[in-house]
Amino acid sequence: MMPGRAQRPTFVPPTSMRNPVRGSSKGSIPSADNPDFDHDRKKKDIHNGIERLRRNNIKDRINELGLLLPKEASKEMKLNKGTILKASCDYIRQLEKGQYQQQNKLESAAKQYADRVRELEEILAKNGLRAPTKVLPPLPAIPSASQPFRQEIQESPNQTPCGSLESDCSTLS
Amino acid sequence: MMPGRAQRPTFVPPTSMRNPVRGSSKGSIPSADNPDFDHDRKKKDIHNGIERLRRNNIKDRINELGLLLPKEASKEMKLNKGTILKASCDYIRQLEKGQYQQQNKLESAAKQYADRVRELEEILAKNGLRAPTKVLPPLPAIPSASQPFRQEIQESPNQTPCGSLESDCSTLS
DNA sequence: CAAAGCACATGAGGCA
DNA sequence: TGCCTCATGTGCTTTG
Repeated sequence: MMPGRAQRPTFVPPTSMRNPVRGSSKGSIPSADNPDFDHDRKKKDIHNGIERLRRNNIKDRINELGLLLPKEASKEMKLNKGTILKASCDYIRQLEKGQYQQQNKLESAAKQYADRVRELEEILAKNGLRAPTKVLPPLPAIPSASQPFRQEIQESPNQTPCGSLESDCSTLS
Repeated sequence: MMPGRAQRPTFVPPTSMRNPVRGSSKGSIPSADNPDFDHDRKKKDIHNGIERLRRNNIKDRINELGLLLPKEASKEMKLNKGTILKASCDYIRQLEKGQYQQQNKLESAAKQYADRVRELEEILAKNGLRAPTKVLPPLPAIPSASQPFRQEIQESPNQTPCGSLESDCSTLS
């Protein structure tokens, strides 16, 4: 399965480009020496190139998502755009849920341990004993899970995993 | 900004459907009573409908991702398909990173506190003292952050957030 | 061959 | 007006 293409299709210009202006409603008459026709054709080609860039970006992002998925999950399904996107939604939900609930669990556990430490230290102090002081990581420094975990989204500056993006548009302008 | 559409465009059949077979290289000759032409036309329509379903699914998934993003982050950018996908990649990376590193921090902190509790209890015991017993959450039960956090991905059985999916394909078959 | 996925060109439409 | 995003129809390719 996976009936799509395996790699970037390296832009083989389809029918309309070799045989321009197929009965379109707009555009000028395809005459041999018609400046309007050439102009429209160039404009369309530019538009097509930009549109292709846009599509490639979307495609690359989706593949990036697919790469980001848990490997076990991505092994056992056909990775097309649809399944990648669905799995990504599920994965984000799972990560968010896990983040909050596990962190809450850990946090309450740590708090109980901290309380226990203080309780024991009090008992020791009451009996005139002193335990060797020990530095413990301050508990409030632990990021609270009860607050929604946010942080500036790291900038991954327009990375384009597949390199043949501009080269595909080399026929542009 | 955001030059896209706001809602599902309710499928207004564009030029080619009202004016079928515009100088295509394939397909039969558009004659009045050509069974091949009708057959090809129906086949194409079916393909178009299915393709439309597929695209709607992809679109809905991307919008779902956009809904899943941290709201502050999604407020301050134009939500295109491209930006939604990019932000989703970043968000997943952020969630994963936060998950592991914060969980590791919490885990080591909890371990130190647990050690401290045992240390204090030992000192008490050596001096013939006993602290009131207190049940503490077992530390090994806390999921280890050093192991990659995995869990069966919850099934969100083919939910389609936007309802007008089949209705768009009502002209099918 | 049928089914499904994908990239493409193209026109519509919004926003600066 | 020009730029950008989008949805659509269509042909091509791969898988079963």
